[in-house]
Amino acid sequence: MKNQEETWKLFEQNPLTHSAAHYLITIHELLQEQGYARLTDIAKKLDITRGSASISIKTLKKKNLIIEDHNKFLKLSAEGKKLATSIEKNDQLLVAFFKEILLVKPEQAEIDACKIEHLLSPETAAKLQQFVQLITGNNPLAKKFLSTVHKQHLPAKKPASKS
Amino acid sequence: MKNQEETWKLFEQNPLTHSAAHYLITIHELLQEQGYARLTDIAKKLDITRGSASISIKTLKKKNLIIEDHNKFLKLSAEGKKLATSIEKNDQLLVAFFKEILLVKPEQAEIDACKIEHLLSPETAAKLQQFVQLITGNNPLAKKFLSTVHKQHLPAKKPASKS
DNA sequence: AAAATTTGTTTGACATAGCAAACAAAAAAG
DNA sequence: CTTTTTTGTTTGCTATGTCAAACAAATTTT
Repeated sequence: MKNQEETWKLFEQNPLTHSAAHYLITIHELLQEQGYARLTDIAKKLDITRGSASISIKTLKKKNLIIEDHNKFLKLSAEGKKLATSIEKNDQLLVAFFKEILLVKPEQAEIDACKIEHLLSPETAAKLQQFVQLITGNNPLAKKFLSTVHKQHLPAKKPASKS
Repeated sequence: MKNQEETWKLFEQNPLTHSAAHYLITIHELLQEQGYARLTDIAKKLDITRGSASISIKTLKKKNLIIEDHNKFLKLSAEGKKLATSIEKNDQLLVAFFKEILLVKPEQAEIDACKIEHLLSPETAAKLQQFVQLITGNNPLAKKFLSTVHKQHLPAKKPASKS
């Protein structure tokens, strides 16, 4: 009884909000894609106004997740990079699980993964990773089992009974 | 490219926020436990002030998810009930998956499930459900596979080599 | 060099979601 | 039938996260 009624508040204690997570990921991607990330690039990629970006980035700088250059170029702190990387990994992991194992439609798999990626605890992420690796690996038992899963997942059309 | 940069905004379009979801679930539980749900009962269960509850419940009434009695007793609308039920199911499903299949520690499994439960799409939830049912069911192949999973998941202690 | 554009900040607004504190009305206790 | 307690609302505050619009500074075009 205590459990459910206390657990729910931990949502707010998450290390990052969905919004903050995407600022970090976007900077990470921009740095890889073009070597630098300015406020305007981020705003464009996230499809928000520069004003919104300015304010959000200010707080992420205060929290030491983003660092600003002498020329207003933005980088991730060690902590920021760690968080961005782990969320990106979670996203890939979830997409793989949803698409390849559950056979969720690609579009939907990505939407769900995106909503959840920043909320997975390290423990759960690690264990899901092991699970996905095993079930999609070369283990013959895993292969057989996965094919059974996929057979039952695709039964939509029953072959027109005995009409 | 377009994909990631547009998907992230769908978080806000989710049918319910985490907070709203827990108001609905709490009312649902109170109705089952004691047959009625007053604002104070909800505030107590969620461990928030009556003032906060009053304001949040007002907006949930406007959204037609909560209905108020002539005596200020609260009920769920059809829509509210549907949402509460589906989130509760998602929670149980996720807890089962995390605990029984991934062997995540119970405490953590519940925290993760609680953060995610309102974000799973119906498609993904349905497919996860089928998957969990199959893998924890009586199918011998599933049993064998699950035991393989659990063997690799518990390798922490290697039996003190040949000391 | 002047004009135009781009970049980043600030301001005022709105929505969600919480708090504390003051208050009114209803219910329970004396 | 008063007094006390409980219940629910309102008010003023905080914080996040978005917008539009106005603006200053820097960069680019012409």
